[in-house]
Amino acid sequence: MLLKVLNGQPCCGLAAEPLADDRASLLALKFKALGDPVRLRLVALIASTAEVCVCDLVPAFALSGPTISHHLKVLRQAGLVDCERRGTWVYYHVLPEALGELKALL
Amino acid sequence: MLLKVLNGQPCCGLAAEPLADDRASLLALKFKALGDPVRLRLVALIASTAEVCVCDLVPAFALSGPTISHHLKVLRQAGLVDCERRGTWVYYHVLPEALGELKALL
DNA sequence: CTTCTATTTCGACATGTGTCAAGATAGGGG
DNA sequence: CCCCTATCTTGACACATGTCGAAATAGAAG
Repeated sequence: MLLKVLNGQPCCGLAAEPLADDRASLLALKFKALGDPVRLRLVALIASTAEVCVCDLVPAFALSGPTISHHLKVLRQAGLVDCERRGTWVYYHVLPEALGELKALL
Repeated sequence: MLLKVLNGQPCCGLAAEPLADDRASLLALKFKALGDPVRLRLVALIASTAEVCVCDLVPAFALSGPTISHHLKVLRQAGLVDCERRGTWVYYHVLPEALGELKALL
């Protein structure tokens, strides 16, 4: 039984490490955050510019403000995005290191 | 408002495309499949060798056979892995194109 | 201070998800 | 044909999740 990574065909970063339980949970949290169409589109919108105001995100969906706020919170808690308040408005930006961590596994 | 991809700093593939609704749903399905610690470890195990027998996967977890079978089904339906029956045993392997599709977005 | 807007939190509800035990299915070997 | 093992399916249950409206909070500006 030969490791794929030794075959010259490492199919992905996941193939390399045995992936301990606690690390798997942390990573799964991030993948799960991306595992919703609304949140995926949110990340795409946020990533497409340096930062995006929530007031620009809400009208991009046929969903209530609280629902968008909830999804943004999930993304924040997963460590994929962060936000900054400036006056009345809140601006979101992606955390590229977090996306890079996932990318390294695929 | 300048696109990040034009800044010389494309943070990820997601930043490039507007990501339509139906495509987002398909992609989210795959991310969601990875969004569980057990399934993430399953993929890691399956990816680490050319193929893995279910009978080798089950004892790697403190979970019942049906539960592992359920998770494998989720991964199959997401298009991340596929399986082949040979006699009594069923062997799983990853579908690298599917992982690559996700990788391209991050 | 009061009021207005932007954003989040709370409470409620329907639906989805992870898990197991029990039963069904598939194939190999007496 | 019958049994044995491997795997999957079914049914049930507790728990998590996505959604909304209503209410709370944060600032800005009268």
